[in-house]
Amino acid sequence: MRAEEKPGFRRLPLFREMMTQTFDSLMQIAYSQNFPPRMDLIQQGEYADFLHILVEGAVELRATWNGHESVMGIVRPVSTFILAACVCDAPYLMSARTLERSRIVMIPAADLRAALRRDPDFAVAAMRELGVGYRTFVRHAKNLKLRNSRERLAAYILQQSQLANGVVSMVLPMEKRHLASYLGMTPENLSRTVKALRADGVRFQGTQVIITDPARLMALAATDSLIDGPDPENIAS
Amino acid sequence: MRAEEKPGFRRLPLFREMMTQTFDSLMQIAYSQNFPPRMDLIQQGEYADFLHILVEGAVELRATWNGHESVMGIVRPVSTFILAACVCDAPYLMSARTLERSRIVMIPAADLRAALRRDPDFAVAAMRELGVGYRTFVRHAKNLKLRNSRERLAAYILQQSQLANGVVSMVLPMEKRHLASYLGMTPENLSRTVKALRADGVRFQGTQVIITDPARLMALAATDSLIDGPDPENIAS
DNA sequence: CGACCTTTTGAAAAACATCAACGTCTGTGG
DNA sequence: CCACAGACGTTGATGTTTTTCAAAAGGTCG
Repeated sequence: MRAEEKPGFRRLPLFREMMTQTFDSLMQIAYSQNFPPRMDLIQQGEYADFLHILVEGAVELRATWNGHESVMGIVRPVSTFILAACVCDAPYLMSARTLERSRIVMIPAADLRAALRRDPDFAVAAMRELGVGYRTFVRHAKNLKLRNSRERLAAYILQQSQLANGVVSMVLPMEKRHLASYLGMTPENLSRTVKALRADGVRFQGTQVIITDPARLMALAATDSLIDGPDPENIAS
Repeated sequence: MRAEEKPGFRRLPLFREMMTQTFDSLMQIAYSQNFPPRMDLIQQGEYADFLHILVEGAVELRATWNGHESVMGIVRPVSTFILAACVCDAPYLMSARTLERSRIVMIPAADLRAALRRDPDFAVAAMRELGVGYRTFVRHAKNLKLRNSRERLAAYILQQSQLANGVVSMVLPMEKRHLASYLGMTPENLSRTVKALRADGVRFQGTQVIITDPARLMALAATDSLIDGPDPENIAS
């Protein structure tokens, strides 16, 4: 653990309200590590040894079944992931790998559980984190079941725009095929949908996205806070 | 609260390890209520006033968007639901309504949060419950993204069969159109898929399902513990 | 430059949704 | 007790969406 990182950690929602003693002891045990891009961190089916906290970079949560594969979520700093597997002491349902060079702090699951039992404020904060993760996946499922792929793409673009304070131009934060998988479609389908969306107020230039008609796009996406957020802070547990 | 229900509650995973004092005070505040079938309990978008515990009956979690609607989950006794909205103090992402006549215990969200902060063992148990709910939705999303509708139906039938200790004959626990929505398809599509599955080892007779060739059905569904469970206990938070 | 990967495009097939019509069942009220 | 409205379920015809397969175009990096 780098000493200079500690104050930043202390400010995270997960650690903000815990006892100083608990925090310090966890920081003593925790260690942080750098990973190169495309590094597998976790395989689905394994058991949780460490709570992961993404400090820098980006991590992709993926799931596979029967030869198929899908991107289930993207984790961005600063967020924990696989909290649920840690507290349930159950196998991971998803794999995790870095997208970019990433800095990750790891806390042994056993120590985490002990700290939770010792420090109610920490437990409450962890629950809130877990609750946000739960809600993220409810949203993901709603998105998949209630919207078609064009609507999902439109909503995604608007969501990204709003995360960046409403800019009308941005760069896709990941490869298109990963985005396609995240949105539940094939790369080919995404490519065609992108073209079709020109009529609805978006233009793509390579990896660059430009919203040419926000109102029209919003009408299509029918953005809804109960699907598209916001839930503050974390992404996946 | 009926006095004779208390011991049963005490045995629930959520309440099993909490302090007697916390338990008693919550039971003092909690009240239980009977609801008729098809009764709306919760509307998506509202704020959480009470943690709900389903003691008897069945509850359906639904989501709507832009005129579309989908069954997101089924809660069966004994389970809590909307725990996440309670701990996050955030609006419900789903609506809830009874399917059958149901008995539900309600605990004011504020008292719940106070109890969590006071009793670490309770907080840990609640976290585990929430973790199970999180994992349930990860599974739901994996199911939707990785399997097609025929595979989902096959997996559902096998899952139900296994929940009933591996029987080869059972009665569908809900209307077909609700099942269709839960599995992410239209009623018409379910109807046709049911017929198509005859070649894969299942026969339907009205609401009765008979597995005629378990091996064949399992080959189709490719049942996977990381999608189809088991995760013990609860269903939805 | 050339190997490798992503993205795009085209054509065909499969999966799925929609619309409309017709049984079937259930409970209600005449 | 029967008739009938209303809901559910099925079936058929049709249309849309999406996937699959194949090939070409574009980018990246050694």
